[in-house]
Amino acid sequence: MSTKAERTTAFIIETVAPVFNKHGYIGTSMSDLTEATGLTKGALYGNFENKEALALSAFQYNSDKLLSKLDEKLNEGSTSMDKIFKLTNFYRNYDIFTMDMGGCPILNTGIDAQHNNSLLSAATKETIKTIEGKIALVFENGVNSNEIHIPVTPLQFAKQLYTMLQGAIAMSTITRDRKYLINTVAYLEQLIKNEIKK
Amino acid sequence: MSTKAERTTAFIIETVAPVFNKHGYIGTSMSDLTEATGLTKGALYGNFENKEALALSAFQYNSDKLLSKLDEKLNEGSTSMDKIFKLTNFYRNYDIFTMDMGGCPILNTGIDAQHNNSLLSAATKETIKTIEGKIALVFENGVNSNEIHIPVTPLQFAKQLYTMLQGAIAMSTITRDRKYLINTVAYLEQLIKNEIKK
DNA sequence: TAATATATATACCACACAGTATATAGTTTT
DNA sequence: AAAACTATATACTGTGTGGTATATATATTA
Repeated sequence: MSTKAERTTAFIIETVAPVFNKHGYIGTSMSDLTEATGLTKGALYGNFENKEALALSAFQYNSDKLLSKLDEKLNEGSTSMDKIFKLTNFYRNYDIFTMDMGGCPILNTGIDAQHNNSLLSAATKETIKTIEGKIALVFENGVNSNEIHIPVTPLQFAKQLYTMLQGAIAMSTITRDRKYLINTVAYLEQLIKNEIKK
Repeated sequence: MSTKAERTTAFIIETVAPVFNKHGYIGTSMSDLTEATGLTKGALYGNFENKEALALSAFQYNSDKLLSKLDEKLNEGSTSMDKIFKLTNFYRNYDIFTMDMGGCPILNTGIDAQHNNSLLSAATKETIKTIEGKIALVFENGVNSNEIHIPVTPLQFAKQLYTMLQGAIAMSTITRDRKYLINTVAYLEQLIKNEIKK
């Protein structure tokens, strides 16, 4: 069993993650966090060195949640084609999935941190690289097993796909209109069907 | 000739716009702005009611700069196809164009303001609508003059195109890698050629 | 140029900020 | 249950925040 302290630390991260994700690093104050957790500064500073460490843990928490969901989706399908469609279908409801995180952590943190916090900025880049790698692997396996054919390298194709998905996320986030997600995914699925055919 | 006061107001907006765009609404302090302009609080509050009014003017300034550049590009081409390619080609160097603004104002402000400032958030949505409208008009004219054929409504096609461009902007902004812009535009141009053919 | 109007600088306010030292409460271990 | 340890609460720094009242400097008009 986990110790009380470990559970408190975990509780803080969970509670604090959506607050940071919504309001950004500078936009989140320590008193926002004491209010959200119901704990005092003493408790927060007892479990984390400072605000930055808290923000980093919070981002990592959201990031891991997303990454493991992507793994889940990419393992659901049997063929490479299946896996990709499980993925695109997941992004159809990406806004709902990321709702209790306070939105897309990559987009929010990536943009928020760019000129405000270099550690968070680096962490975001790392997560993107990881996601692109995961998607690329599916394409690579599909190509190697002669299941699919793609016009560029697996990584390049993955980057292209993810860029377009991220565009839909950005647009639906900013305008608060989930049609961008739905329409873009529909468009992409059609595109993949046409491009990927052997 | 413009009065001294008008020129000062304009100077403040110009100077302050990239600061707000980089660091966000909350992330920008009034002392950041006195430092950037070389003026004092008295001067700033003499020309603007408060920080929010300043931020709004600053966003509007960047937004207008972008919108008029888009108009310019969409008027450069003669045919609809030309106009669209002038546009996509402009986005190839979008990062360079937006550099002295401190990045893409729509993305930065749209994400920054979502949970921090409703007026800025609304202004961003408005700018997006305007841009989508401008692009849609080109497609509409192309369809009406029998020059092109598109699989969905002009507005829908414009939204789809802009979403993908915005995805490239987001990715290149977050990763600081302009290849996302270059590759996405190349991909889109190919896509348009194939889709739009009569 | 003198009178008037306007724009900017200075000095200040109350409050919020991140962070800390220390006291107190709670949990483990013996 | 007592002793030792650990986690949390409280009270407090110094500094920075947006905003304002007022004095001073600068334009504009007569």
